[in-house]
Amino acid sequence: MSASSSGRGAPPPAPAASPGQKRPRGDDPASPSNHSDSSAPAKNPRRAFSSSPFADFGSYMAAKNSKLAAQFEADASTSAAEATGGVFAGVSIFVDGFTVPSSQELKEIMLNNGGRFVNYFSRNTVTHIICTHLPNSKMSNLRAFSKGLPVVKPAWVVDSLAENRLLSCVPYQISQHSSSSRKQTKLSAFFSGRQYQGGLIDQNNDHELQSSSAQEGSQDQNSGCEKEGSLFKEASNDSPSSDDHKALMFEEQDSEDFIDEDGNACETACSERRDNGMDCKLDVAQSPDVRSRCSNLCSTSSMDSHLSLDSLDRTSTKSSSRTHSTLTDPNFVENYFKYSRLHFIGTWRNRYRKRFSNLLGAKSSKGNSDHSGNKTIIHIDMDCFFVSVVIKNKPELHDKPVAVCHSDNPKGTAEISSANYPARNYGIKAGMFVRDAKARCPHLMVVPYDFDAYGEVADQFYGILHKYCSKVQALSCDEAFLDMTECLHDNPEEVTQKIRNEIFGTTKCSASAGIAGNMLLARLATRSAKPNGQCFISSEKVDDYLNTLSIKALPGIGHTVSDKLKSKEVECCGQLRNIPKEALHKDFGKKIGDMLWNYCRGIDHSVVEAVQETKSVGAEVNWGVRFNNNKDAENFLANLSKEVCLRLEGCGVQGRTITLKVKTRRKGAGEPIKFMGCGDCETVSRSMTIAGATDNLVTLQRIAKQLFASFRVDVKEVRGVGLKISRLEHADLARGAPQGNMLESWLLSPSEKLKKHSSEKACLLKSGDDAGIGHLLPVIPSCNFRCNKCTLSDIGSHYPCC
DNA sequence: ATCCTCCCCTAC
DNA sequence: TAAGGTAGGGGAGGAT
Ligand SMILES: Nc1ccn([C@H]2C[C@H](O)[C@@H](COP(=O)(O)OP(=O)(O)OP(=O)(O)O)O2)c(=O)n1
Ligand SMILES: [Mg+2]
Ligand SMILES: [Mg+2]
Repeated sequence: MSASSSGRGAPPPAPAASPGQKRPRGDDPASPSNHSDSSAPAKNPRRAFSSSPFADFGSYMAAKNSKLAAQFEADASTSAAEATGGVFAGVSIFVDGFTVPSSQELKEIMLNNGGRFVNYFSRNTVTHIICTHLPNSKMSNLRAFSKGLPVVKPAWVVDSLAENRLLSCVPYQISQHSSSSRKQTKLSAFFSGRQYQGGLIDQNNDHELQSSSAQEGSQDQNSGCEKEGSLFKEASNDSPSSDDHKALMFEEQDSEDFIDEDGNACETACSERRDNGMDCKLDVAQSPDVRSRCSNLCSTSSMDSHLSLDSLDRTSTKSSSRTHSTLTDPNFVENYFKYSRLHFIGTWRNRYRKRFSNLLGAKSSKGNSDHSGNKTIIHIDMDCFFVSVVIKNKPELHDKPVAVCHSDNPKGTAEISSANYPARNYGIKAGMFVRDAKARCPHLMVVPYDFDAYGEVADQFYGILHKYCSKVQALSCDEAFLDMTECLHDNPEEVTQKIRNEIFGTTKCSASAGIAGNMLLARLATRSAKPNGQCFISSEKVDDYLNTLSIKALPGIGHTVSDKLKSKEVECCGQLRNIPKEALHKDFGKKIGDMLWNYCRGIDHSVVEAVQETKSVGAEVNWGVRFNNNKDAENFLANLSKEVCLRLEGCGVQGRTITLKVKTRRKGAGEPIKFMGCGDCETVSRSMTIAGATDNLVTLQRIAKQLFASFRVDVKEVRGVGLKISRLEHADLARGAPQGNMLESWLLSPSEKLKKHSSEKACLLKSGDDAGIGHLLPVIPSCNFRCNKCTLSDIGSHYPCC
């Protein structure tokens, strides 16, 4: 209502019930009432927000009804010959990318000779993946999903047919070139194995997909689960490992194995959760920096090299796989980040700064001034970004429920990263466990991540935005604010339409936009506009628009504030307006109180800023963290320190305050519901401030170790560790010239590298207004200062920084 | 008053 | 199996 929306009919305001969200704290959902977080409240007296354990997830859970055993089955084409058994009896192929013979021809061969041909990859239905050449990016993805399945050249099919017998696919398998790349792995750490490499080839265009019909029906998810479960198991044992070299990738793996988790745990978890549906934490993001870094450290050449070709080893190794935890992987930290979506989105801004540094004038101090008058702000956000990018060349999937996730195990606890709009109709949301998503929609198509492609599309997206507006504030890889006040010549809605058209034309992914007089309203308008629409909220319509809008829809209001207000019978902005400012101050503090008071009236004085000062740099891991002894913990801390050190260097900054955060299993909490998750934890943090800014590895390691020791926690109970550096200063000012910037930036992508670029740092520090570097403290070599200034006095007899 | 540490909350 | 990160804003309460 109140707002005009055009584009593709956007469901007006209505916030839409939001089912799944994750609980930030309270963690493992387990039981709403009992155990779990009981301790929280009493413990910390100073906290404005009381954590009410499980707000109202139950209600949404109630909505969870669907279920049904749906047989995936769906998109496979089977031949009549199958029963009779032809050359390819028992073989089910998935063709990836451009091949010779073509995918269509391969399909015919399969169907005419007893085999199966599937249009969409699934570990459960595919026995062989056929492709001629894989871009690196694809490789990593395939690896994630091929789990043990052989990746074979099409010649295998042709030759088998010629000989009229099924040949061993071994000689036809594609594998990573060993020698050279294998060596690099050591460096590895940084290398993710992916790189920008030209566009994906992709595509099988067949539309067949007979598919999925199923929709509601009986339930019995058990049978469904069992079935898939068993198939999965069979295909999986080998997972990581076998495909590790089969499908390429380097990684050296170490031995050992371990822990194994049992399916039981999973079942249990299943039943446990039931009530709240959501789980623990919140979500978001990923990161490539690792990869970029490595690209800087290693020659890129090594990367592609190789993949190609034929097999080599394969026979050997195989032990690898094993669960990835700190206990089994000495390079856990480095490897972990390569696959983390939250790391990708969390570090994306640094990459953006690097790439667009030339367009980000240093602090546009001017321009912001006056015109408090009428402004025109556009907020623009890609629709279901991760999904859209992955399926941009698969139009057949656009109207089917699709989600991005590391796993499609219907019993798994992998998290959904993004779900497209058809999938959202089933209540599927980012952050939800894949098993819950599958329970709601058994025919949900799960596709793997393609971080390189996200980076490419994000770059195109921002490239376009910068063409239309000089004041662009990046919020994330798929979202930005534009202050069009001074760069507008046409009607704002027309310009917006043009921008969106260009984005779609260039990326084949749709974006939605909101246009309004301030950032708050523009952002709200975008929500109304989605998907693939735009919405303008004129000042006259603001009141009506907000009146019935749920307070939860306001940015900055999460479940905690929302619950607290709800307990006061305030659920929509109209009701919030009735609360006097003083009361809000009392309940939420000055700033937050003001924010609430302003936002529910559509007031927002914030300004679009192209650059924001970097205040801290850190890294943390709360998944797969398990230690048997102190040595494990110290090794992990050393690696984490290394990671942080590289990031500081990449940003060109050093810092004086080092903060270590540790999560430990909460007393009484059992194994986490999420596989290798941190579960219900207590978190403690402690910091130390030193006299001179540092980015020195040894110093960081030493301080991290001492801070850790000061907690005196039982290392066996540690479930997460984070290290963050703040009170930053420019590094090059701190010490002499940047030592050969070989590390120049762990965040520079290979393609950027080619463009050569200047050596701008990605992190921006204030430094006066312009050039005001005079105020920075002189830098003292990290090992020379006396620590009369260290904060932690009880930490040990001598200062770690000395 | 202002700064600092140790949280908590939020968004992507 | 699975990859629950990152960073900024802000509040409480203590130190200065
Ligand atoms: N809990 C989350 C939230 C987001 N993301 C990632 C995947 C998203 O595609 C991307 C952008 O986040 P958005 O909030 O913009 O969500 P989408 O773009 O997926 O959907 P929408 O159409 O609502 O913007 O960040 C994630 O991995 N996990
Ligand atoms: Mg989006
Ligand atoms: Mg977004």
